[in-house]
Amino acid sequence: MPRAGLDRGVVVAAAATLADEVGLPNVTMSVLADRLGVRTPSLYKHVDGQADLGRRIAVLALTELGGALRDALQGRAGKDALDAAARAIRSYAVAHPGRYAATVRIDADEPDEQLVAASARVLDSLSAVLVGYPVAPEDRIHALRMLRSLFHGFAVLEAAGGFQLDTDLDASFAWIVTAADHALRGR
Amino acid sequence: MPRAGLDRGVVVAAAATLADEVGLPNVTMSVLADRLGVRTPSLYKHVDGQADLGRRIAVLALTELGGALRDALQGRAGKDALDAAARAIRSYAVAHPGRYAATVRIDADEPDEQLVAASARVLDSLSAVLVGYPVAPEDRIHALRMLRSLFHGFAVLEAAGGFQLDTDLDASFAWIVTAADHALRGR
DNA sequence: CCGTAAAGCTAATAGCGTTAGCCAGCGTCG
DNA sequence: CGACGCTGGCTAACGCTATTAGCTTTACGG
Repeated sequence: MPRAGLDRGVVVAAAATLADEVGLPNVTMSVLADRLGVRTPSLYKHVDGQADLGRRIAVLALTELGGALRDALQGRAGKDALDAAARAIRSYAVAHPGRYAATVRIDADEPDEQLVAASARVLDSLSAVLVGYPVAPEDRIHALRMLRSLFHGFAVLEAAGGFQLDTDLDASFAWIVTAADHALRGR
Repeated sequence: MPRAGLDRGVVVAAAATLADEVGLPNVTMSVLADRLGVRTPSLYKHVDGQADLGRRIAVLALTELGGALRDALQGRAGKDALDAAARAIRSYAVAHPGRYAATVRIDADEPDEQLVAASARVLDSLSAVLVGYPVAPEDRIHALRMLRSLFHGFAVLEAAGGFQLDTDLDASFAWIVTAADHALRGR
């Protein structure tokens, strides 16, 4: 039997795309193994169980999201930057619901080096949006948390189908970003 | 063997408090049965499987949250109402993390009469907060979605331990509510 | 006081994650 | 060029989950 040529990276990537297709909770070791043309226990040669796999998907997602944010923010400032960041987050969550869902279940047990690094980069990018706004230094942490809550909440609700009318969602999102812009500017 | 005197309501309530104690994903049929002094299969006489149980926990949570919101908003308007609503949601999510988590995984398949009714009442209460603000009628849906996203996102992030410093969380929350007040007022 | 519907039980099935231990392919180094 | 060893695959097995089928016994209504 020829080797399948697996690799930790390949396994995690396959799990991530599988999660995007069928939903994170449905990413079972069996179907992942099937997808990779291998028997279930073989996965344990590359990944340390299901929890480890989920954590690695989250790291992958945060890394990708951080890159997307960095790209989106190139040369932008103020409302332009806010808008770009908001769109980047939302489209990532829509395009990769499984990966995005993996970032939610982190549970601050065992900080995990890579994971905090990846999320720090996301936070740095998001924090860069604030430089164009008149927020006092001691308030930046609050403003950052507001943006996180707002965008994350919208993404979670949209992914869960929590909004009744799917129509107007784009309009709502644009309105919300504008409102956030006003909140950050006028005080 | 004497009857345990179970009941659909009792089972769901026990599952909800169990979820608050050990986390929703750890609410297994076995431990729930143990908690109720009964064998696992007996639960199926009162509840239609795990998915049904989760849905009923969500209905319970939304009903309780709706009541808390209604109470909190009695006789309040404007920023006062906004503040009360925000606090009500946050403290419910903190006090009942398992119940609150159940409301997240709804997935808009099979709308389910009771569930839409319960969430409609929550939305109505939240919508009542907006009457004190100068938002155009066609913008109310956007403003409502903003508040939902903001509060829900904060609750999810707080529950997941997503914020680094637990200290200052109260300050951040107050700051965010004030910012939302400004966003809704000044345009 | 008896019969019946419901609420408990035991037994059994299928699927999950995970571990142990075996075997074969492949690279490395004598 | 050949043997050795690492590593990635395998099968077999265990314990846990949810769920269904079918039996028994409780409690209540006529």
